[in-house]
Amino acid sequence: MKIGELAKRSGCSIQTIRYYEREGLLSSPTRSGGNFRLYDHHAEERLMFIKRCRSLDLSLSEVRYLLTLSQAPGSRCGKVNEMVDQHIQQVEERIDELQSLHRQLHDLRNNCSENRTVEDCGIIRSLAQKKGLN
Amino acid sequence: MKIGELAKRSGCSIQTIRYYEREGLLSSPTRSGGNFRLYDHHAEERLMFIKRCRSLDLSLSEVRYLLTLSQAPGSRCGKVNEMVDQHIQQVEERIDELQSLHRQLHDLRNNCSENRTVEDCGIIRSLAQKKGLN
DNA sequence: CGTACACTCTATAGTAACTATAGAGTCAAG
DNA sequence: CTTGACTCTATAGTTACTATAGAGTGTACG
Repeated sequence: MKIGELAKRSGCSIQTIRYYEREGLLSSPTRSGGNFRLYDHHAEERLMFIKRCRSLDLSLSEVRYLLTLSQAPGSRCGKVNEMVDQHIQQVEERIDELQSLHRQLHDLRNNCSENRTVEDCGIIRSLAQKKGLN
Repeated sequence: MKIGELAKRSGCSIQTIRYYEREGLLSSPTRSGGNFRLYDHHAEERLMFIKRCRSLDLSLSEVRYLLTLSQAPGSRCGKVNEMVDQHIQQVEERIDELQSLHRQLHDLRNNCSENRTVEDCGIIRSLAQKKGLN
């Protein structure tokens, strides 16, 4: 199949597929007489692997690593577990950060409930003050 | 004061300060005979305003907008409230996304607890499967 | 006076993971 | 033989910085 069909089937954009190829995540496919990329089922599976990893927010270099590992028969998967554990921790940290941010934004929002002039707006005032919130 | 001192006092890097100037968030300061930037207290306050906004994850264009508004005397602050409300909603959505991601990563991690070979690793298998988790 | 050193200047490139565009070529149907 | 849908490469843009090169400034010390 040509790149357009692969894009439709996978839900990735054509540019993204070409980008993954440039980045070495997908190998260069065979080409038609007119220099069009031709993909097989195997390429589609690999692309879907990448897509699932991306939907879990793994970085492309993490994905590259997983692809390499999964194609080295007999290698141990301890590193895979480590990577996932580390990733889980990062997500937890980010959630904590965002929750703190959420509280701060709420506090900020409580400083102005009406449509005042900016001179009187508690939000602008808080942002302008040396020791606003916290 | 020169840019180095402003950087130290504000906690922003020198490059960041120059970047904010290029982006029009800070106005061009006066220059010394040797072409060094010279800042006053006013510039420092403006920089701190930007910094506080950034710590709340407001984008630079949102900050630019707030700065413009806060310097237009008599203008109404309804837009400020709107912006903050919208921002709060975005943060809430991102938290939800991350929590769902967190559950998925935990499920994934449960597929492999040992140091197996990658052929047997449940994590790799899940990622390779058409309908792995969800 | 010279020089070493800390500081500053501009311009440019790199980061992550794409997205968008221009300008050209391919291919099938009418 | 031309129209239209598709594809190709190469390049620039996105966000908010960060890092670098190569040059100039300013001051303290010998």
